[in-house]
Amino acid sequence: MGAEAAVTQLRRGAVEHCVLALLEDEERYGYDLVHELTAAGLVASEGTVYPLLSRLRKDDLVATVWRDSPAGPPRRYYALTRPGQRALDDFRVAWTGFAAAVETILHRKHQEDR
Amino acid sequence: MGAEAAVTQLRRGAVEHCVLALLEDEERYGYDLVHELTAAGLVASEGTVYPLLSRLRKDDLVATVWRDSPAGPPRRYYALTRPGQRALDDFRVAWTGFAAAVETILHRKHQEDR
DNA sequence: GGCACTACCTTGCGCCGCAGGGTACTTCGA
DNA sequence: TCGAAGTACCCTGCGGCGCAAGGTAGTGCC
Repeated sequence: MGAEAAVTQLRRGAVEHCVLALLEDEERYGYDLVHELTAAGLVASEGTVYPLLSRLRKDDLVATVWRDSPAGPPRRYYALTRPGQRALDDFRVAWTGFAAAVETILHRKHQEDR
Repeated sequence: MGAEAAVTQLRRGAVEHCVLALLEDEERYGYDLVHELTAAGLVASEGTVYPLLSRLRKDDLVATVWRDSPAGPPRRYYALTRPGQRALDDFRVAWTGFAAAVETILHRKHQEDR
């Protein structure tokens, strides 16, 4: 697995909660999220985001409403629910522990130093 | 996906390179790696590690030798190869970028603060 | 009319962690 | 002597998700 492929695998499980984090302050629509996540390097295509949003909706972590766009097709807006907020809070804790574990191993001092 | 399940997904792609990092200074054997990775919370069972080690060997990122154990069955020791070291170096860079992206989104300031 | 952009969505593939199960050797106490 | 516990290696099947690729419409401009 190359470093690129490894990052693809890392995204699993992270993207989902990053979406929740993006919805923490304001409702947003899918196409907008696609652009932001792509720019951040967290997804590679729409094919990741839309199925993910469907899952979040099915699990009641987000709620949706259709709104007309000033120009173009209508947009489906997503907003964080109470359970969604809880899931996000839990993940922040889990992420911190995970990232710390990886970094401890990745940057551990070489024992023979000095 | 709960926070636990999310971490399970996060491990994909990270565990592999953590193994390479553990081999950076010294050769080690599988059972030993299983214990260390389990203690670090990076794997949940042997069923993750042994197939992973086989993949690394197939891709020439590690080289192996059998050595007798002072007590018990013989051990297969794994050592980092040149390509393995390169893969590890690449991953450290990739990880840094990925972790930064996640943390930027996860802990971004709430715009309406103040 | 045709092209580009916006905005939604689906299907199939491939990959990997995990649970669970299996083999075999050594040691040690009953 | 026999069996349990520990060491050490391994495999198979399942499930879940990111991705590539492709599909459907509505809007606006030339």
